[in-house]
Amino acid sequence: MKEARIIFIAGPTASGKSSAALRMAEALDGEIINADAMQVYKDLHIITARPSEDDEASLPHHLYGVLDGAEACSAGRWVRLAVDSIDEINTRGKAAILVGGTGLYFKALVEGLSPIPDVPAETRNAARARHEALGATAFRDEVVARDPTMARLPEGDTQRLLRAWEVFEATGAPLSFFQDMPRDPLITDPVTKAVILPDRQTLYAACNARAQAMFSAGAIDEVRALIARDLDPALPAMKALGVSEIASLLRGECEREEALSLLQRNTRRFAKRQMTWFRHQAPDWPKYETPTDAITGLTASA
RNA sequence: GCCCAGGUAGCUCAGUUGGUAGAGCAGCGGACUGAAAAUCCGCGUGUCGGUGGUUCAAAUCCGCCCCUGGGCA
Repeated sequence: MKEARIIFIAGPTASGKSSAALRMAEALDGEIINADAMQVYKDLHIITARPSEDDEASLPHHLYGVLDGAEACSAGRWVRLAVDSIDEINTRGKAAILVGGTGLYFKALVEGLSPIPDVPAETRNAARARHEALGATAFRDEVVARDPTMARLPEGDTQRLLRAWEVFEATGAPLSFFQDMPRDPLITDPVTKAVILPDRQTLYAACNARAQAMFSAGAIDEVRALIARDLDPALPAMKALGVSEIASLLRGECEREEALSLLQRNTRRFAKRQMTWFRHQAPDWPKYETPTDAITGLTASA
């Protein structure tokens, strides 16, 4: 009999998925892989609620804090790292337990990504400059002229419009051309999945408590150090929840209590977006209300 | 007990001379193909404290009752 070798545990922030992953890993003699877009940066530890040093030392943890904040991760980059980690772990005969809240990363792993060539950083910067120069409306017009499919994007959706522009610029072909091509899944082995979707009130209370705990645990110092690096504000690491809230506190624009309640609110909103994502974009994943239920379900099907 | 001031959305409040109500915050729903903790799109969610009355029509005017502040006793 073949044991389950790949397990996915997803869920919104503060749903208890990290501890569930740890327990699964202990039970199955497995190793943990991070599937969270922000926990990959070594500059962000407290603020992303990464597992404690003790937890990370108790058994192998992969892709936590592996990139410098000055680097930009992406779904494509993460997927490559994740596939390598899974192979390595499975080769050792261990179970790979992927845990995180970034739905897109899981999806990219399972369904694959369209075969789009890498876009050079200069082109990405050019896209931003072009957007700045033309203004939102004209920029969108330009994108739509090159790729009519992108007419579905509102002019406010800067991020996707930039992506469409830069891909055309770099390859000469519309983004939709690539997106219409078949995608190859990056993992073909069976996967046992679980999404933790807690009761809304419970989750929000956990979000509030977590933000509070971050403040007590030194989040302010962590953000101070990050800001001292004077990185490009457009970098992903600079967009982590807590960075802008604490930055404005450090600039003296608000009180500690205000910064905290802003972070709490933004964390709640984020959790809500994640719930929506998993509900609709991952309809076939088994859903559980608590980490304990998830463990029970995973154990039963694994 | 008496006198004021209030009871309108989850919260803080607006609501002109009567025409069954609207802002901010919070919240809710949705989208999602290499920045996804990103980037967007959409939505007022209401016994106007209760009950009688005046009126074609009451959150608005009148009576009584209840509740919450503050003051006087």
